[in-house]
Amino acid sequence: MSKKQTTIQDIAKKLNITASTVSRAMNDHPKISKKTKALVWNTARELNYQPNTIASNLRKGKGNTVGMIVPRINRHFFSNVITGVESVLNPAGYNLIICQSEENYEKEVENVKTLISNRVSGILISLSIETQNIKHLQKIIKSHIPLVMFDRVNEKLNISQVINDDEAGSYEMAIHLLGQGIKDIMWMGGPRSSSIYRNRYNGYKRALEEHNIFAEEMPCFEGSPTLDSALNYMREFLKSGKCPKAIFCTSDYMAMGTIQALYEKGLNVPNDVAVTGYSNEPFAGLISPKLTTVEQFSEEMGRATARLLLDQLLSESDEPVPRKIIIKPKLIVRETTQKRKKNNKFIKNKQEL
Amino acid sequence: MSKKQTTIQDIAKKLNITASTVSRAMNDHPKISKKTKALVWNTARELNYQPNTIASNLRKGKGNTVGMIVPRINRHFFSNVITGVESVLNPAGYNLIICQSEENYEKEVENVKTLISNRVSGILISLSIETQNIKHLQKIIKSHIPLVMFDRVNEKLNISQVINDDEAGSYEMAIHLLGQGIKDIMWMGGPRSSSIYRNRYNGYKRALEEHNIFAEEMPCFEGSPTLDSALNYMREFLKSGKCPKAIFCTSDYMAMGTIQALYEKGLNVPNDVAVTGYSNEPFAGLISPKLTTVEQFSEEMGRATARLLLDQLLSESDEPVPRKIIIKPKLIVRETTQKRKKNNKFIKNKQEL
DNA sequence: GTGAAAGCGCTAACAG
DNA sequence: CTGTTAGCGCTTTCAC
Repeated sequence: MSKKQTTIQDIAKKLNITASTVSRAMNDHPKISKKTKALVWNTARELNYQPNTIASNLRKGKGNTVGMIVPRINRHFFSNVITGVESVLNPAGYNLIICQSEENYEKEVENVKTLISNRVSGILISLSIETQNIKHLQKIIKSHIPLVMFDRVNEKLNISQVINDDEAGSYEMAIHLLGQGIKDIMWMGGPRSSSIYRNRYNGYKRALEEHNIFAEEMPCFEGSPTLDSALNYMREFLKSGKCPKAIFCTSDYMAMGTIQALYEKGLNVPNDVAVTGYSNEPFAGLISPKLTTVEQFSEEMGRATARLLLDQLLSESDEPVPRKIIIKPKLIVRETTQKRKKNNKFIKNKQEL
Repeated sequence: MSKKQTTIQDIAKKLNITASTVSRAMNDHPKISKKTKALVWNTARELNYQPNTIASNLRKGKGNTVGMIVPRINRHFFSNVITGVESVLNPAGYNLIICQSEENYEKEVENVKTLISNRVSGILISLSIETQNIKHLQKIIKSHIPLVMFDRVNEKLNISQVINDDEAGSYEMAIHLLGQGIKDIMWMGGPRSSSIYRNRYNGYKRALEEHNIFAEEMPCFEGSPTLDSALNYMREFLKSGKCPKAIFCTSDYMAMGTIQALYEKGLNVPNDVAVTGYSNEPFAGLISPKLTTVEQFSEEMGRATARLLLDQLLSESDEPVPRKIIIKPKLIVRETTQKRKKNNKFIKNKQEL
């Protein structure tokens, strides 16, 4: 048993025909006789032949893998986008190479380099929070590799992209809060250097301004969108003794940290303070009280992103028209933003302490 | 601007040297003069040259990608394993092609085929729940592609693997429950055709038997480890009017479904019924009451799996000694399995209704 | 219908 | 130090 894989040469030799014939037979070429094909297929099975896609691609000058760069794979949002992407790309015959930037600009640049070197047929990217400089993206374009951005995009770059209407999602959330009669809404968001957080802030600001409230005058924290970051900040913040009537968190994890800090101070959610999340993480509907948040349709975003790429992959033109798809998010009002009254449905479903 | 990527030929031509020299210069070969190297590197940058790893690999007869097959990427457990794998493989110069079997045997076989065809240097796999037949795995071995199984393994196959000590984790959990004075512990598990659920059942059984209780006599549900599956079953089950004092769920999601069904019946967790999870999903510590569960150290599992593969990749021998790494899980006792008393610490941290 | 020959982009003997 | 040559495994004209 040799260490090497069988090649079409091996099959050819065994059958006393040429490699070209074997190649054609394997690809079910019409001009090969049924007999030869059967012969080839049989010995292929016999010798445990596996076509070498790599060699084939090299020869044909095209590939079957697509590269995808995400900040982190173990974020529910991104792993769902990936699922959506694969559901479109796999049936079309493409494999995914997934890279994680870990929210780090240098890593992202590195990822781009490896993907180009691996001659992927296309690249899908959601930018790291750090990313400002987009030379690496321009390099992709210069290399004529179709590129589609999703979720966290760079707005200066005129290429296909799929984004959530974060401005609208955030606006609706703020309107919902204002509709509860709340006038002081603290902002607790991710860094506005990133498009998504900037847009969410803008939506919040717009809603407030429509009610003659100025976002700039609200308490505001901007930091890493994690539980700990929110928890630490809020612990400090609450020492001052005052607390807004609502806290608008741009991530469900920040909401969790915020809620925890509030509990530690003996404050009740939602009766003392309303808290929102964003993203609808799996736990949002499982915790108590259930978290009001925004559903982003991540899998749909993945499918849309993949479809935009496929369009480019299949189109002959080298300069495809950039398309922009905006996915409407959906406000999910649950318990953390609605004051409870005795005997309502919400209380009935809860266990007593 | 041409559509093709620049090659070493282009650089060679421009500098009036040969491709081999360029190749050597690019690889920082010691016998190339500093001057030539500088020349090559500069024109490389100038022409926006990106090495073609594919061609290089074909020539060298080895690759830099590793294939990984998981049931689902958007499961916290698996996406964490992937993170662990990448943290070891990327620094070693490997990329990951990730495939999802979606718990489907045929898809898994398909995945194996594409990975072999893409000449990956190694394959990491966690079997789908359906997988019984292992011909496709034997094909990998026959193709001399290093293979490492993790988490859901096939015990008949004597190859390297990384597993959790599910038997022990489950045993400890059952002992914990028994220690609370509970004697009727319902089993709510995933299908025992899968190694992990089989082992968990065995641990539970052993613990019970040590207390002269027979697992066979306990109520038992075996089904898809999802929230809905547990919810639907429990709704039916509870119609009978009787309910065990504890329910041992082998997944945090099943626990959520179970708890929901219990609430619907007006039963309190943990005071009426203790409920366990398994896996320590991110929400386990966030819900109320907090879920007692088992931490699996998924990222560590990923790292260990990747290391086993690297060993084989780096070792010269074609028949490496199969190694088996067993990761000890950790019981995390939280609130769903401990009866509450007035004024204990646990209550203090809770908000009042 | 099938074979011969060339080449995708790169590397590695073997020369010199 | 650098050039020559051959070839990784496959496809694809161009022949016959």
